[in-house]
Amino acid sequence: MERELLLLGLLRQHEMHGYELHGFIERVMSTCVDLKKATAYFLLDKMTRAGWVSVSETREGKRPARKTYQLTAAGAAEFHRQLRDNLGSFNAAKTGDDVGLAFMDALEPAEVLALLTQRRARVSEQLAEYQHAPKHAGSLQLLIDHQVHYLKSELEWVNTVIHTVTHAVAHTVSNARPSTSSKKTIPKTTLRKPKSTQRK
Amino acid sequence: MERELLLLGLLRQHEMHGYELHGFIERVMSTCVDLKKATAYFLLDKMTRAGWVSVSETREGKRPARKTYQLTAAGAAEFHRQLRDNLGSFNAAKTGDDVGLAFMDALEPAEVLALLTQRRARVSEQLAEYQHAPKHAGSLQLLIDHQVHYLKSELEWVNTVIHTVTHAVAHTVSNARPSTSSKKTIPKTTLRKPKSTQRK
DNA sequence: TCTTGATTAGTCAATCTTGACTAGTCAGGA
DNA sequence: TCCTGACTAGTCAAGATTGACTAATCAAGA
Repeated sequence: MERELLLLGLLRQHEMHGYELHGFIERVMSTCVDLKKATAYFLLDKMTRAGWVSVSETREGKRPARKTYQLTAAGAAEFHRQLRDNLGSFNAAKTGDDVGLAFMDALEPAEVLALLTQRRARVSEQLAEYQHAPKHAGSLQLLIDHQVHYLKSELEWVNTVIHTVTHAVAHTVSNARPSTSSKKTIPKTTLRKPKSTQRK
Repeated sequence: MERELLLLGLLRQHEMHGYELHGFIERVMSTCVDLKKATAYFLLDKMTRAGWVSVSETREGKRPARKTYQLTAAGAAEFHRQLRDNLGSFNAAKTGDDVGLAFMDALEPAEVLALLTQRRARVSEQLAEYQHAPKHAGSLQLLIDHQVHYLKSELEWVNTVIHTVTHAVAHTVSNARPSTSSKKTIPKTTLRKPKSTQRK
C-alpha cells in the first residue's frame, strides 16, 4: 500500500511514464523499497481505473507510443490521505527471515555457529554498502538512514544470537557424553501432540 | 520461502493437519511471521505436489474428512537444505513502511510532528505488548526476542526523526517570513525532469 | 555495413496471497 | 428441544506480484 503512496508522491512532482517511475525507484530507493517493473505498471493501471492518475500516449519519432501518467485532483487528495495515514501509523515488519533459528536443534551446534557467522558477514556487507553509498538530498536520505539504522540493529541481533549459541555449546559439550552432543533445544512441551479428539 | 521452512520444520516434529499448523503459527508465532490460513493450505498443497509431504485423509465420527500431512524423506532432506540456506543467508527486510517521510514537505511541519508522535505511540504499544507477553520455550522465544529487538530499534528511529524534524522546524520558523513556513524539504535537484529525449 | 550489446518501454502467464465464504460440531441457556 | 455463538476445517475467486519475454532504438566496434 505504501507503494501506491510512493508512486503518487513521485507523480506529484511532475508527470512521468511508467518506466521512468520504476527506474527512479530502482536507482535511488532500492535500499528500502522494492517495486518490480511489472508491479509498477499494475499499480499505475489500478490507480488510473480509480481516477487518481490519468494517462496520455505520447509518440516520439517512430518509437512505440509511451504512456505518460499524471496526477489528477482526486489523486492529489488521495495522496494526502495516504500520506497522513502512512506517517501516523506503523506496520511492523515481520522479522521472520530467521525462522530457521527455531529449528537449530536439527543441526550440530558447530554447524549452526558456522552458518550464523556467515549470516553475520552478509549483514555486514550490506551495511557497509549502504553506509558508503553516495548521499542523497533531503528526505530521501532519511529513508536510507532508516535502512542503515535497521541493518545495524540486525547486526547486533546476530551477534547476540551467536553469543547465546556459543555459550549453549560450551555448556552442552561439558555435560555431554563423549562424542554425542545433546541436540534438543526445543523442549517437548512446546509442541504438543494434538489432543486426540477421538470419540465414540 | 521461509514459510515453507516453517511448515516443514513443524511437520518434522510430528504429522499435523492444515488447521493445526496454521493455528500453531497464529497462536505462538504471530509476532514474527504471518501466514494466513489459505496460504498455509496453498503451500501444503504445493509441497505435496513436490513430494515433500504426503497427505492422508482421516475420518473421525461423522465429521468431514480431515487431511493429515506428514513429512516424507524427500521433505526431510529439503528441510535440511532450506534450514542451512536460511541460517546462512540474510534477506534484509525493506524498511519502506515510512516512505511518507520522503514527502514530508507536502504537509505543515507541525502536522508532521503530530503524526510522527502518533506513530511513535503505535510502536511503543506493540513493543510493550510483546515484551510483556508470556515467555515461550527455547528457540521459539528467540524469534520473539528478535521482534522485540527490532521494535526497540524502530522506536529509536522514530525518535531520531522526531528530533530532526523538531530542529528543522525551529530553524525554519526563525528564518521564515511571518505566517508562511517554507515547506520544501526536498531540493529540486533530487528529482530532475526527464531529460527530454526529443529527436529529429 | 553489419553485429552485438545496452537502454528504453512495456506485456503476459504463472504463481502467490488473501478476504470472504461454507459447513459440520459442540456447549450452554431459554 | 431448539437456538445461538464459538470452534474446527477447509475452499474459492479475486487481487497482487513477479520472472521471463518482446521489441524498438542507438552507439560503437569489426
